[in-house]
Amino acid sequence: MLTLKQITEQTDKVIAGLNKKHFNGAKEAIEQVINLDKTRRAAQKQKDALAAEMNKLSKQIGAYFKEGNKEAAEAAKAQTADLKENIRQLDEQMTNAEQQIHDLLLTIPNIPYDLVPEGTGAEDNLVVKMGGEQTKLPENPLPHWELAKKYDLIDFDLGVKITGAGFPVYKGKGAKLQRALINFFLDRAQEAGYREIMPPTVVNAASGYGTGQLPDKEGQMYHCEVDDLYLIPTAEVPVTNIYRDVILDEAQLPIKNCAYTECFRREAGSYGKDVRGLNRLHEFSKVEIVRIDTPEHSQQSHDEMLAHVESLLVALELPYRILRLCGGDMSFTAAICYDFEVYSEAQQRWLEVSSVSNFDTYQANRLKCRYRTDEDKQIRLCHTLNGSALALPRIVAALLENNQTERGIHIPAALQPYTGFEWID
RNA sequence: GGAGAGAUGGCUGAGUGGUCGAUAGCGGCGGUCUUGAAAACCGUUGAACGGCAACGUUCCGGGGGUUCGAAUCCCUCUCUCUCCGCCA
Repeated sequence: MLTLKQITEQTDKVIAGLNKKHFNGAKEAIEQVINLDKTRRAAQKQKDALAAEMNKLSKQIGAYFKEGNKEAAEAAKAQTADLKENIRQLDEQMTNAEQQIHDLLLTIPNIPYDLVPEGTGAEDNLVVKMGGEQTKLPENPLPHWELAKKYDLIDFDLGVKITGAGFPVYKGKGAKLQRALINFFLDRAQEAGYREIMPPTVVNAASGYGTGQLPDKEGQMYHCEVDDLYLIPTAEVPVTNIYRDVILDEAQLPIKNCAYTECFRREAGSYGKDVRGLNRLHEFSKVEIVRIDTPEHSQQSHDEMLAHVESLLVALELPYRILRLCGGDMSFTAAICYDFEVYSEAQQRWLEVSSVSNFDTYQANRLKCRYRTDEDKQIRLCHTLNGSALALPRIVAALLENNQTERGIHIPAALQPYTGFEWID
């Protein structure tokens, strides 16, 4: 969440930022926060003064009892009743205002960087780079769900039987391809200096709040009610929450972690061609990269992450483009975000395979993830960043569709050491 | 699932109603000594909020209560550990 400091010291900038993100009622919400903060400060000031008085009196009473002066002690006791009641009331005012501020802040999204383009939706995103080459497909190319059936790689109906729609069963070379991609992505991340983490795929509510999925996306996560636990929608949640309530040393930064996990998303409200085949699943595999960094260095970290993701798509020989998302299309918590899309030849559409975001201090403030500066030992909020590197299903969709030939589906050279086969036929 | 124990500062671990934000050890930082390092010795070392500052307030798992005063007493919740049972 935004810090009170940001809101009180850069009010206009915050409001402008929220407007850029198309957050309704920005001005009202911010003004409300500021007023509540004033109320809180006033209450605290008064309370602190009275509490100091109370502490003095208590010590005095203790001293009287020690020297056996009961009369003086009782007289002093009599003075405490009013003080106590006043303190109680002021404390109530204070915690009340605090709670309201906190609740309000949870509902206010992050503000975008200047670099983020104006806009309300996908059509306003800025294409910053195109790469890779479109392949020449045979006559009447098949979409990946047909190819999956033709070569018996992925069984969607079987998934429906066992679980439900959106939970496919990978079989034979289809399953091996999944494992190959996971290992390929993890190895590449390791080469780029990321430490591998294997986190739990079920998290508590505190972790959900830490990274901002709660309360914003409550309905999008699978929830185990009996234990009040959530299935993770991305490894970002457990891996970033490693650093919840942690004070790091500046020398440790940037921290670079990666993790492969299954991801679970309810995707309530999705429909149509968007959900066909592998385009949108309830469970999928993803390798995520996560960084914790200083404010000064986070931009460079972000650039490095973008370069890393791009190198994966180049290695897989897929046509791709990189988008800088506009204010209205970015996630709740992001300050700046780039999407990577691959071109699916048979569907003739772009598929999002990665989102690489810098959250500035927004997540760190919720997480209480801070670091101590080398220079003057100050405690400051970290910046957190993460990105998919990469999500499997749409990569598989594009690989199958773009590499189909009369002979079968060709596996890109970089992946062959991992699959152990060159052709799916 | 049954029984028991526990939760204190970066860590270990004292503290059972009154200058306790908290003894001590380890670790960290600074210094003395040293060509350098180690050892030894000395000093220092939590966070949040308010305040220009001096300083004040709060925090000993969370919440509530008793009291002039709570780390310490009471209630409650959560979590952890040990033993037994079950089990990949």
